[in-house]
Amino acid sequence: MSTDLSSARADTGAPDPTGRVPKYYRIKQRLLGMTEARPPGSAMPAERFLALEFRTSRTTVRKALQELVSEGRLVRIQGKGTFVARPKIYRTLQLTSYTEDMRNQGLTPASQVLNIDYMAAGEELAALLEVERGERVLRVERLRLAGGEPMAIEATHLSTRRFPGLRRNLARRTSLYTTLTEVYGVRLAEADETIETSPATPREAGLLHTDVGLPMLLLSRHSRDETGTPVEWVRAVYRGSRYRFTATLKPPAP
Amino acid sequence: MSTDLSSARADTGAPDPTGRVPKYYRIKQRLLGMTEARPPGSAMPAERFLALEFRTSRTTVRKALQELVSEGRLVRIQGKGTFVARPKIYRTLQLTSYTEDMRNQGLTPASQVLNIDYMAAGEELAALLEVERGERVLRVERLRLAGGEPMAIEATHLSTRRFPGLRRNLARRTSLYTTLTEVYGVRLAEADETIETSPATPREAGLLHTDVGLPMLLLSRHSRDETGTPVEWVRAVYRGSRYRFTATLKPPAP
DNA sequence: GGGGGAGCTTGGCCTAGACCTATAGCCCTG
DNA sequence: CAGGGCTATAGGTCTAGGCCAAGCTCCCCC
Repeated sequence: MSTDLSSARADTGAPDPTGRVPKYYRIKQRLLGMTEARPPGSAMPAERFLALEFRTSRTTVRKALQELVSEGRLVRIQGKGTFVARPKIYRTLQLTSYTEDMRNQGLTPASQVLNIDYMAAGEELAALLEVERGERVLRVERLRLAGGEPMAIEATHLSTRRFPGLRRNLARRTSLYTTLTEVYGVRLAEADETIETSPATPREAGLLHTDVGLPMLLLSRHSRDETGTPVEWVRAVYRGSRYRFTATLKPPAP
Repeated sequence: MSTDLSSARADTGAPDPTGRVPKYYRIKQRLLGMTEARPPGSAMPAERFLALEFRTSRTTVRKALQELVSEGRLVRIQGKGTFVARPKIYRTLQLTSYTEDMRNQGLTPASQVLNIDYMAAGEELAALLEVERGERVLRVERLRLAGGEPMAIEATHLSTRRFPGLRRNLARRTSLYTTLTEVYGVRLAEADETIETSPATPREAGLLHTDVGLPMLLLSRHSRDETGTPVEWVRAVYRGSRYRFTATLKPPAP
């Protein structure tokens, strides 16, 4: 896993323009060496022990550990200890359905509905879905899992006027997209996606079994059908330490 | 700026599954309110003052500020203070050049060459560029700026066999891509891009005027020409707090 | 009048330690 | 022998305060 490509970014701490390398960062490098020397799942020494070993405070050790956790190299479990993470599962994602995508990666996908409710469209959402401001919008919030592990929280917003009875129809079916196709005859043709990074909120951290403040990947998707009419607006939060997005691009049409 | 879309993720701290909301997080929410009430560029109160105001320790205030910095809502400058940040820049995920892309945003782009050197291709890089393992590869490392502000570090790798004399040719020209087209007759036709997040190393933090450990967006691009022959492999590190990537996607051809 | 430094303020880094909760194992008790 | 609680130990959160480095201001001295 640690090859010339990933190590292209390696930083020994030496050739830093400012000349300053925080102590916690040097400790991080030493801890990184320890993680690479141990098999996944094995326990790291306790924080208090490491603080003694490195002749530093526990706070500093924790800051170093924190960064390794955010990179997906370590997992911390309160009351048990800190463990070397399994090699990154992080996998590709394209404009296919989540289920399909995970299957292609050889992972067992699962979804769990967190909420299905109605909300009034605010100005932006109304514009995106081409409904009136204040109109009722169906909001489906789902937890996405891969191999039993929670991976993402996804909130899909759809016009209730365009898809009457969708909530009822969803109860009988598994997939949202097959429901849209089979019941309403709608097929997705294109989507604008935006990706950015943002720290986990307490709610997200709880649902995704991560720590508050760890970097997440935020994806929003605005999908349209063949006629260009908007179908859905999705906001999804993916665990940044376990995901990677890929896309194949063509040059803009001249 | 704070509309129904961004607040879709808002977290009052109440409906958290675990029931626990750290104190620093509640402080973060209050600080967030303060940032929204001020115009970009305006100063926030000093950390020591905020600690008194919120009846907490400076450490806790700093943790809250830290998260707002990583979200790109605040900017901290040592010796000066903490300021409300300008909103994020969009970077289109297309086969457009950086220069072009920034111009479309109304920003003044600039580039600064950090290094031009040769390296031996490792196994992965050799496979990507379709050269022999150990063959010489040109590596051009550039700092990308927008409006005078450093935005990204970009390392482009190209086969020296395929582009003989490229290093010399580059010295006389501004753009890498125009050089490829005009001198070697190569035009980019498609690219695979992947995006992930990872904390800034001290070197990156120094070059990008950011803090060590803040989440960056890591982009790698593998571009090919019309014949499908690989042209370049790029590894770029963008300031996560200032960037957002967008792409328009089509479903896979049936 | 201009240059340089003293001293203030700001954020950056680190320490030492208190108190909490989650976990696991052990021992005592019914 | 099963169940329940005690306790040691793990990470999670927070406090109080020290010292450093970078800007800024102002004042003194040349």
